[in-house]
Amino acid sequence: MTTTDAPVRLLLADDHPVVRAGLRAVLETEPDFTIAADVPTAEAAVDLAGRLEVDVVLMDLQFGGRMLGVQATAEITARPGAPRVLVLTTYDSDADILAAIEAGATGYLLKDAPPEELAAAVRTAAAGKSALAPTIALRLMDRMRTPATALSRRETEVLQLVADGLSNAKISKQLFLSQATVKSHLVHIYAKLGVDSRTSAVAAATARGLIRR
Amino acid sequence: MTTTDAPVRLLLADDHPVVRAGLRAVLETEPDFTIAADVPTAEAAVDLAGRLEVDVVLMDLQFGGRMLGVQATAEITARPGAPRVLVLTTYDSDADILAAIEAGATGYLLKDAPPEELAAAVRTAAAGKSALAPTIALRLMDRMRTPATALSRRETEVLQLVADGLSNAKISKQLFLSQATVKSHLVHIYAKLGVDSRTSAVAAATARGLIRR
DNA sequence: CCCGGCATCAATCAAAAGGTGGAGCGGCGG
DNA sequence: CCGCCGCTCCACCTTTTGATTGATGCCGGG
Repeated sequence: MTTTDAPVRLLLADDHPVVRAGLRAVLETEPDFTIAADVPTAEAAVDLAGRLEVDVVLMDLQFGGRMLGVQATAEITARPGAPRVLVLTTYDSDADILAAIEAGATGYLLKDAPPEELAAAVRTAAAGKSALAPTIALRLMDRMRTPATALSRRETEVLQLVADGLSNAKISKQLFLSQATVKSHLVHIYAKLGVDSRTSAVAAATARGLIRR
Repeated sequence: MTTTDAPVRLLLADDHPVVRAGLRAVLETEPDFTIAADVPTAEAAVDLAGRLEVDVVLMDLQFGGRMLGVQATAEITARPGAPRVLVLTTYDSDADILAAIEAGATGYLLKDAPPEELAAAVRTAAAGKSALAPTIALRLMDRMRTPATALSRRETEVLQLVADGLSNAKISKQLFLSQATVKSHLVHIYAKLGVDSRTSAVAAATARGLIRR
């Protein structure tokens, strides 16, 4: 589709004008990069990613407080001949990283990355290879190595509702479970996180980026 | 000290290279702005704010995950003939805003602000007037108007520890209180937030930006 | 094919948290 | 000066949560 030596065509998607300007400034200095467009919404990113011929989309995860980046990533990568999507966000939460990768992201970077790292990641992504920030890579390794810290899908789901302030009764109704099951999940969650109460579980999980907040 | 029509000299302090580049790009287009320097740490900001002759410091609150911006702001504004400090951050939490203002910040902006708003705020700050983002101003008004949502200092303190996952027993020890007092505070907190459990209190307070994280 | 992890549910007891009502003290402003 | 509010504490009772033990069905890998 695109030869490796041709300029890399970029689409920037971030709701912060300052960040878009910053990315432009940082990436425009690279002679082999061309910035096709920058957009402030996830919808515009999905739209332009299809209509413009771009190689890499730099995608933020949060748009105006909402987490629309993941859906946008999924929609973009679902199409045939889709560009690579490089997720660029402020937070390094396990949940976000996994979600982004599952949605088809080629890489995951943090916004505090130095310009060189950013440019390198874009080139890596353009070449179709996976680009993970060192911090992220470490976290994933950690997660693999100690599966104890990794909560199961269902457990994460329950814990998220706990973090939202729901009681066991409410959670059981919301998930169509018995309270016994909710309690059971919580026992396992506490064991994995090394805590003994719902509030400390939420605190620990938030600190480790296991749940959203 | 500085005549009002002279160029406004700026110092940018933010740990994200991309944001610094973005701010440069956005503010350099204003003919009456001069960017004296940009720094990636709070320490450097304090240092240069004293040695360079700048009019306004654009200060981030988070530096590498730490909240050093408030201290830096306090140190800068404490000196005689200090420049104005304009806090520019991602989050709009009540606690952060109040802390920044108490530390002597002249204004408080969100990073998702459009460039014009940013430039306007810088001019306002340079003129010595207070510059608050509309969202922030609204929040503060709200806080004033409905003191019900405003937690007292002590209540906020207790709730923060709850959010950190501590039990009532731990909280009472940490704050040198009886458990009765902690419970009493919690009852008031629940009433003010319209909730009935610690987890939902944390959720509500986090959503309203009453507590950190 | 069988084991282990995941998800589901039950029963019971102990502990923590929440609800209610009351009370004393110190500061600040009308 | 007095009342209000924030902060502190007590006692009693109810509800929720946590701890323990145990059981069932499903699914996927060795």
